[in-house]
Amino acid sequence: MKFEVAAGKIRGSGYKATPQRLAVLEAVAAEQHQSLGGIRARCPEVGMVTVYRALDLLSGLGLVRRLDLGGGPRYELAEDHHHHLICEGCGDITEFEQCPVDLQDLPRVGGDFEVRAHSLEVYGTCSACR
Amino acid sequence: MKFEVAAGKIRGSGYKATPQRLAVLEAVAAEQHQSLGGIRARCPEVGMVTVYRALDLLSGLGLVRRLDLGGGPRYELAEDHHHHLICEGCGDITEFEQCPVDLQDLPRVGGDFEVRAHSLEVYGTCSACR
DNA sequence: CCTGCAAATGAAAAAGTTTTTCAATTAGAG
DNA sequence: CTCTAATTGAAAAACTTTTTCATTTGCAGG
Repeated sequence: MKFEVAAGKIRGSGYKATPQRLAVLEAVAAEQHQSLGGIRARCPEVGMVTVYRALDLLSGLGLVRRLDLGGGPRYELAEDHHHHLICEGCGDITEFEQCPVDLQDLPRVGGDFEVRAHSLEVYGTCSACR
Repeated sequence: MKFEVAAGKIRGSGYKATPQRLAVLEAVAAEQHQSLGGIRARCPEVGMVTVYRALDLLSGLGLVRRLDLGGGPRYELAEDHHHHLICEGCGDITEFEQCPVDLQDLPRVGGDFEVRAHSLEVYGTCSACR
């Protein structure tokens, strides 16, 4: 997604597309599973308070997704749909695109629960750690 | 799992099965998706530092699993295998036992990555919130 | 292109969480 | 029962996140 599109979404929802917000979005996009530290490093000019608020807003708008993979929060662009393979030895995180989840047959799904998204994390040990 | 079995596992791994550790384990077992606050409430006699250390140990031994469902860490007994349906409206978390994940065909699985566990969270809206 | 103002920002402080330190206590092997 | 290494708890330190409030700014409307 181009930043102009994102800026449009922000404005379209009644918020201001400030340089700080766009800088945070860019920082999230710059690296997979971006950490707060990584964002801070790429936006030294944006105050930490604003980073927190921007991430809240961008998550609320569905532009950014917050990940909880252990070891503090991480963020990624919401447009990416993929899952995570997490090595418990070295902490390395890799992604895979192929989605091995089939929600069709779940009891409440299609019934009283409307699914918007899902996240899957697979934990184990990579070859280097074995 | 009975607590004697858990105590045995702790001792068998070279740690001491202290009353504090068993109290924390019991507190985790007492409620689904137990929070730190919930543990604290059920173990007022155990210092918070010890709670943190006990949870680290129990997770390391595979007796307890840490969940990151947003809104702070949660803990559950590792023996339960189930997934979570999270309503983004009211924050309500329900579980389902049926596992809609099939890891067989994943690229690295069976190859260089050895799977130990996985976790799946499904986000959406419950009927009450719609 | 200006103007005005509600929304947004940043610095500081407050609140909350997790880790470290260290002296005192204790589980459990022998 | 004794002894010792492991564990605990209180206090303090370190870190993270939220709140507050005065100042600044994006942008809608003229």
